[in-house]
Amino acid sequence: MATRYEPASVEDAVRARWDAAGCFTAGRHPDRPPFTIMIPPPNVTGVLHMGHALNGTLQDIVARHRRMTGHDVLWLPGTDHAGIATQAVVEKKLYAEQKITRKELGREAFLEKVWAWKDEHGATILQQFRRLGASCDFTRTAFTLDDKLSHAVRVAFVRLWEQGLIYRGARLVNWDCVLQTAVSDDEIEYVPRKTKLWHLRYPVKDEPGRFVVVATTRPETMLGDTGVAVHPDDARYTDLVGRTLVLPIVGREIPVVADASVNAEFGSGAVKVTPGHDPADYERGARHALPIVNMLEKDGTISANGGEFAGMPREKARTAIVAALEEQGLLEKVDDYEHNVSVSDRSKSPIEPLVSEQWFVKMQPLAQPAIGAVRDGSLRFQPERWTKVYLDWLENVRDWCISRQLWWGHRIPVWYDDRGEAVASVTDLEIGDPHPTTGRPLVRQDDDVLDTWASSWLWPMATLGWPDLAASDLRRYYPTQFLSTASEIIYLWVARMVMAGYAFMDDREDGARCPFATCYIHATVLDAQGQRMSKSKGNGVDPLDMIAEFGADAVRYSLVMLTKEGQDTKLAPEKFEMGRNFVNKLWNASRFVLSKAGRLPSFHASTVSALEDRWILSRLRATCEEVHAQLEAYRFNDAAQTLYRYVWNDVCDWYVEAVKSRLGNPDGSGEIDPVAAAVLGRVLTDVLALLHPLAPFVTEAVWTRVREAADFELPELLAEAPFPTGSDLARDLQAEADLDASQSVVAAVRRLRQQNDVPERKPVRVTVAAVAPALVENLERSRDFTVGMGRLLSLDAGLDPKRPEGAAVDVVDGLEVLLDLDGLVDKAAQRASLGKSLAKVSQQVGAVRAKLDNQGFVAKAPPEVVERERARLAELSAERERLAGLLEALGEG
RNA sequence: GGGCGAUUAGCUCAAUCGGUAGAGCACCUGCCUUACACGCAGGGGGUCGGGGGUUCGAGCCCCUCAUCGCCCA
Repeated sequence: MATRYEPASVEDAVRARWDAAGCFTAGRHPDRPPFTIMIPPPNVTGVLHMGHALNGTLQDIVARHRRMTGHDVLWLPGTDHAGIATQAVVEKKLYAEQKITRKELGREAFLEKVWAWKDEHGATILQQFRRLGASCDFTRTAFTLDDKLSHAVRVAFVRLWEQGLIYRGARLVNWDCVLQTAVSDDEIEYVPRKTKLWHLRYPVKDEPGRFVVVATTRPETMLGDTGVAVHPDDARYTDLVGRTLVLPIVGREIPVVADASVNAEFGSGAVKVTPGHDPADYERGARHALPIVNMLEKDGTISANGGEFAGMPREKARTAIVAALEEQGLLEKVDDYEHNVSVSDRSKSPIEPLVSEQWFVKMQPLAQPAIGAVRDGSLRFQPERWTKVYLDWLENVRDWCISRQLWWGHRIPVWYDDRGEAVASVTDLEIGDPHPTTGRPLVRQDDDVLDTWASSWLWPMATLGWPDLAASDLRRYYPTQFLSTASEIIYLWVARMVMAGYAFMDDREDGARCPFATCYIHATVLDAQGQRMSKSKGNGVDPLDMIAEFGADAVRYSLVMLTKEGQDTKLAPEKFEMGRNFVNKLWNASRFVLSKAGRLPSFHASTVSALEDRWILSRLRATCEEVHAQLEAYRFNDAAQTLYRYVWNDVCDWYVEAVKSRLGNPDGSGEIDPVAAAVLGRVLTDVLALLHPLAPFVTEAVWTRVREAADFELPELLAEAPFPTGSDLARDLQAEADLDASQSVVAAVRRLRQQNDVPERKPVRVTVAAVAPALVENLERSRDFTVGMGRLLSLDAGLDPKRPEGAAVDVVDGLEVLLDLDGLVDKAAQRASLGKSLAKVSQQVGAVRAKLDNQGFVAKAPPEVVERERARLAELSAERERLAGLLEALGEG
């Protein structure tokens, strides 16, 4: 075995063995209870980022832990087709390589190109999940455009259609003028831009020379203004409310209305109202019955409503309009201004709110059961506070615009007859066939496709076979147990999946409709400056680079160690050293056991007698219980901390060191204590299994070697081994207390050695005076351990032992530890150290005494707390007296 | 404007039921010791953001202020 763990040389081989064994395929153990996790399907064009890496790690920990605790685990992977993103990628590529646009190519030929791209590149991100170690059931990999899932989308659409929950109408939507489609709110970024704030003068009708000044960042939209709004309490405009203004250039007469949504502090306090091109104005317009004037074409040029500016691109129109206004003396002033401009995620062009014909789903009726799900406990968020975000969205839910003017996606299954009468159908209808209700010939299918969420909201059902309610996977694996995702996805996806569960799983009882029991919201991974990682900022830390540099286990362990539940986490590449160092520590501890213990005998609790053995096994029992409980409660960070401490501090720092003397001589000669070897074997196998969900590769690799060295049976693959319970081991509190006392002495001896320049390996005579008889007993029982770990020549422990002259001394934890130096004490160091201890102990004595002098405390605190404080006071007082005495004996020096 | 979160060692973060404030990194000292220098042993470092309150007792609960971040309109 190499002196350093080399992840690159083992990860591929380990993964190949898992694949060959097929151990992540669900359904191999029909007798076991199922446990299901649905991966949040990443965008098929995506590449793994740190958020995926964290989320994938957490899901994998749960999947592996549940598999090891005897569940039939299904972790179902897949991707979504990401309509706009994928189409944009292929369009761009097509143009770059062949200078062809999608429209020139035509719908069918273009879609063939997209499928070809998908077949070539679509598996990338799932491959990257595999590198992370994700134990997904890849035999069930799903894609939202698969036939099965496409069928589900149609069935769901037609179901909602028949229930009257789908309608078509003109609404204000986010419009991408470059890609020429409606986009959803989550496809928009807000980027701060330096721009201008133009102050425009709108003349008051019949009052020459009087103007209302409105401030705007988008002066060109004045072409679509149909009103001006002021705050009802704004005294400056009271007399103008209800009056009429004349819109410059256009000449339209528009009213001044009073609306409480206006911020009187902003600009002049009056705002232009453009209901056709601004969401807030759309609402204001609706409140005051203002007409909507559409001044933009879908390609971003000015429409016929823009008069002389018609046909101009929007940027050009802005300049021209400002110039025209200035010429007419209607430009009051121009300020520099910085604000957030909404920009399309994909095309990077400014979003234009635009009124257009779109398909919508009525959300209100669907939201009600989803609200009920958290109320009746069917759905639980972790951390719990996200419940509120979920409920707030559902309670104020707006209708969902499900149409997109794209080609890549589920084409809306609606056909029209020659009079425009629509019909929805699960199966394709033929052009020319009669409309099922009107009997008139069908002339076309709707051109639009559905929003990608309209398929991913069915993900937990459709991937398992819905709408076939009898599908075996659906019956066995639905509802799922655990969903882990990012907070910004709660309303985009989580809430919609819950709605879909209640809307479509109609043969289930209410409690079995909710698609998952726990929705875990993982931390947001930020960069070292606390900013969100994003491609546009270029501040991302690439998980694949990190895996290449530190290993997948190190990346996983570090992420979990750094990510406290519910808290965002700042990340820099060097943070992964923590995980790497820990994995390396485990590797080397394993290497030590395998090279020094020889064959690993089978472990029998009855043969154990040495204190360190009893202690490490007792700690193992406690660790098994803690880690299991922590993982079941999805407290990943706690589990990682518990194991880190057990492995590094207990096993490596103390147990392995203590047991070395029982494993023969450094040169390989001498007898190996079979009990020590058996205990090491037992501790190592359990540690590997406990760590396996967190660090699957290194543990699997070491497991193979342990299995070869073991004289007892182990499962061939750790991934299929049971999770350790330690149930055959006893907590041994006396062993733990004895060892605890011993560690205090050893630590004091080491400190005194350094203080007095005594070499680490030089045997020394030590005397310990304990303040209580129980401590003396602890020390007697742990004598061998203390002598070995402290490298003592002799140990004399008692309540009042004979103290050697001129010894170095330290007082700690109720123990006075004396190192016999034949008078060669560094008196200055001694005085400084004792003085410091005395100050600290005196302060503690004061604090505890004050507590006990407080009658309220003695009367009201629980008796055991009072008793503990009394005992502590006694011990601290004794320590203080000893320190004072020792300092006095040292003299002034 | 509304909601949520954060503020603890130089840095990044823990602290379960309100009961003795911890870890990793960094720093200082000494070490190639039966696996590990990605290591070992030891050490220094804290007004728990400010103020007020509840309580026998507050890093933790309540109020308030400040600063930073996120989400929603």
